[in-house]
Amino acid sequence: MKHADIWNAIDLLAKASGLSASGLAKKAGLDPTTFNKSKRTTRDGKQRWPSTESIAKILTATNASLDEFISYVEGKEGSVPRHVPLIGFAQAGAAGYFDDAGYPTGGSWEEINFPGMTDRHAYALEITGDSMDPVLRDGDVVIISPDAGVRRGDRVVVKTTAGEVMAKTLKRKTALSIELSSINPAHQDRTIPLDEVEWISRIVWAAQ
Amino acid sequence: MKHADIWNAIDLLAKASGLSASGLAKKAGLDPTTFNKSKRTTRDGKQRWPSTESIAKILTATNASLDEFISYVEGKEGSVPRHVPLIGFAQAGAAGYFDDAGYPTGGSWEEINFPGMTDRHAYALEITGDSMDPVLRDGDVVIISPDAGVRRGDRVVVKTTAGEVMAKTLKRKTALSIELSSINPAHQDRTIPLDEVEWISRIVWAAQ
DNA sequence: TTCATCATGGGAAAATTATCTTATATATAT
DNA sequence: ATATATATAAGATAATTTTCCCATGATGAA
Repeated sequence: MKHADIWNAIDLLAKASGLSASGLAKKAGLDPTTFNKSKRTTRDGKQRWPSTESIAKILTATNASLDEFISYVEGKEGSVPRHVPLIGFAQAGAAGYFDDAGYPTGGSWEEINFPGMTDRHAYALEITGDSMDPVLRDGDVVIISPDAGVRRGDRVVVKTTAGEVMAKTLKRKTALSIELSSINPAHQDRTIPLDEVEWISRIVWAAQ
Repeated sequence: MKHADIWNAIDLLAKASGLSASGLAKKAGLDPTTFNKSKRTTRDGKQRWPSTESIAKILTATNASLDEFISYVEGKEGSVPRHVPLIGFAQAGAAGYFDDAGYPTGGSWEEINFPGMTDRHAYALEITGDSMDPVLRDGDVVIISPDAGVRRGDRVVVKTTAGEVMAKTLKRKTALSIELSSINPAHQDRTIPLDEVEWISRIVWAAQ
């Protein structure tokens, strides 16, 4: 977060609200000169920052979300959407859900949090081998969530105490061992004693 | 954005970095008393806000992204990580890449932008039917990127002018038609004339 | 044109925040 | 136990930001 980014974000927010910088300040109950360009640096060139309280006030005044403001701070253009509209196949077939360009119109759709996971420990893993082909192909990237619980039928990544790492489907989990199956019939199923399992994590997303 | 939210976010950021409030201030080059609880309100009960500049400094010091801080402000413990560490299978097997809790240690890893896409038009679609089983099972959610180009071998969603929507693998694309194949052998391949294709979009991620 | 309104630069006063200082409590190491 | 470092409260001072005031230029209405 740099000095210029913040001031630029204030300008963008003002513009998005159809206001000038001074109009925005006034609407927020601040002095209209607060955001003057002449107030953004001191006469000797030092940076001046708007106060956090002033930012809070302009967000309230414009009814803008903090996320919106942050997207302005970050330059807006390349920011990844945090949530995407969710639609069913049946709806996708109906008219009225896509605009002329083929993009979803949203609005009438439910929205889901993009990855549907809130796991700060998530990481990506590049698949090697073809034991899960065609579900996971060599070179595919998967997102692993160590915090997600594993259930039967989940695609998982397992690391053994011997250091072996594998992506499989969890077939069964007993008190003593886990049974893993491969999608690819050329690979045999495996049963691993629990005390040889260093960790087992669920694959939550896979690049296609 | 309320007064308490901001201060709470600072506490959470400090905690996430394994620091106290004063430790965080010190690390950011600020006076260690800057974030004292006794500095959060004046003696007569008025609210005091940390300066934007101080916030910028603690973000730099902790290497935290603005998004991370905002997620603390909003009280959402786990906002969506925008980038995750990327690791290969070979590395995953080696020691030193995971901490005692089984979480990736990062640092020595490459990071990828989480979805690997910056497509504002992306949306989610819930799969119906078993034509792509076991790759995409009934009820799975996939992320569609209308802006991504489609190549042979990609998993795609196609909508025909007749209103039919289907998820398939793109087998061939000629000047006149597209050939789509199903993973599930119980379903036949289809060839659709291009003028009956309303749109074709690539599936970029699939929930597992 | 003339008048009113708004946007904005510049300077000084008022308000707010960071820093400096002192003091107390707690934890850790020797 | 003693010494050291850290965390934090509280008050005074320094630094920074907002406000207030005035002036200029641009825009739009009568």
